[in-house]
Amino acid sequence: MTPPAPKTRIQKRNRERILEAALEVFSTHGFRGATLDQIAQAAGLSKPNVLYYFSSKDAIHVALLGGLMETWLAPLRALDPAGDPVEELVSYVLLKLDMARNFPRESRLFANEIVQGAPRIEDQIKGPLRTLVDEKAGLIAEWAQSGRIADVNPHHLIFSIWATTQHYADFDAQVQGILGPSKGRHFEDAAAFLTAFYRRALSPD
Amino acid sequence: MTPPAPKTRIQKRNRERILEAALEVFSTHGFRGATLDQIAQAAGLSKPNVLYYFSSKDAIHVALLGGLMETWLAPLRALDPAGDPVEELVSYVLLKLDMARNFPRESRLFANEIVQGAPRIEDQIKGPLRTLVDEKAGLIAEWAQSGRIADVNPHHLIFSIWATTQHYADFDAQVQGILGPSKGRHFEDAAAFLTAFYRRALSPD
DNA sequence: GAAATATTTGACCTGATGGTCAAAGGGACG
DNA sequence: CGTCCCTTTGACCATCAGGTCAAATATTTC
Repeated sequence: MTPPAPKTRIQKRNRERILEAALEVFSTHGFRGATLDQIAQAAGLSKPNVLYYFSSKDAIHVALLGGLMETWLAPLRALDPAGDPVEELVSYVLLKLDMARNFPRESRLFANEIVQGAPRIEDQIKGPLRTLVDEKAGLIAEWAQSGRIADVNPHHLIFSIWATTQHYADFDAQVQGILGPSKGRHFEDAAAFLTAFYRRALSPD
Repeated sequence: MTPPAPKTRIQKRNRERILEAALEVFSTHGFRGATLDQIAQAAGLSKPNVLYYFSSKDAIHVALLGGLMETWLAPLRALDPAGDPVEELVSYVLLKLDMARNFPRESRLFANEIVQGAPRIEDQIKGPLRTLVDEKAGLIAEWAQSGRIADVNPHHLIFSIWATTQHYADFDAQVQGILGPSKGRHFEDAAAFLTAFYRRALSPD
C-alpha cells in the first residue's frame, strides 16, 4: 500500500511534507472532511504528485497514524517502577499535558479517529496500546497494594490522566471559548491544578 | 432557516424522526462524514422529503445542537449552593457520567463539533455556556475560600469533570479496546473510581 | 366530495472529490 | 551529451452528495 522505505532524498523530503500537511488538514477537519486538494496545497505539491508518493488518501492517513502511535505512547512507557510512585504519576500527567500543549494536532488526529469508532486503528489499540496499558496498570496496582499510593483502579486512573490532559488539546475551542484566548496561560493553570489534584488524590493516607 | 413551530402531527413526527436519525448519523460520522442519504434512510424517508422538513443538511445539524444544548447544561445548573460542597460536586460527576452512559450519541455529537473547532456552536459556548460556567465557578471558589473544599481552580475542576466523564462516551472505542467489551461494567467501575477520586481530591484537610 | 393544502418522490442538476494517465521535465551517470 | 529513470503535471474521468423541481399522492377543510 505504501512504499516501505523512501529511497531518494526527494522522496524522503516530499513524503515528509505530505505527512506534515496531512497532519494539519486531517487534525482540523477529520478524515472525511479533509480533501486531497487541501493536503496537496498545504504541502506545496500538485494533487497527482501527492498520489505519486501515497497510493490513496487512505494510505496517507494510515501512514500518519502509524508513525505517530509510538510517539504517543512514549510518556506512558517512561513510567518508572523504580521511581517514587506519586511523583512518577504526577510526572506522567505533566508529560501528557506537555504533549497536549506541544502536539495538539497529533492529539486531535487521534481524537477525531477514536470519537468516530477508531475504524482505522482498532488493531493498534487492541494490540500494542492495550499491552502497554495493561503492563503499566499492573505496576500501578502493585503500588496501590503496597500502600505507596492510594487504592485506585489503575486502568481508570490512566483513562482519567488521558482525559484531563488531552482535553486541553482536543477541546481547546471550548476551553478558549470559556476562559478567553491565551498564549499558554491555560496550560500553566492546568498544570498547577492537575499537579495538586493528582498529588492529593494519589498520596497514601 | 428552520420553521419555528411544527404545525401538523405529521410535521412533528417527521421532524423528530429526522432529528433522531441525524443524531445517530452525525454522532457516528461527524458533520462532513454524514450524508443526507444516510440520514434519510435512517429516518425512513426519501432525501427530498427530508429536505422538505429542513432546508439543508446544515439546518438539521443546527437544530440538533440547539435542541440539545440545554439538556447538556442541566446537570451543571443543578449544582446547589445550599448542599454539602463535596457531595454536590461528586453528585455532579456522577450525573455527568450517567449522561455519558445514557446519551453517548449526544456527547459524541458535541465532541465531534468541538474537536474540529466548534465552528457551528462558537456562539453558544461563548454565550450561555460560559455564563453558566462562570457562575458555578464562582460558587466553587466560595466553597474553596471558606475551606469547605480543597483549594482548587474552579474552572479547571469543571474541565476535569467534563473530561473524565465524557471520556467514557467519546472515547468508548478506546476504552472497550483496552478493557474489552462490556455491558456497562466499565461505567460502574468508572463511577466507583471517580467518586473515590474526587472525594479524596476535594475533601478539605 | 370537491377544492385547497400538505406531503412525498422520481428525475435531474451541479459542484466537489478521489483517482488515472499519458506526456513532459529533470537529474544522475556512463 | 545521450540514455535511463525518477518526478511532475495538465487534462480527464467517474462517482458521490447536496440540493431543486414539477408532478403525483395524501390529507384536511368546507
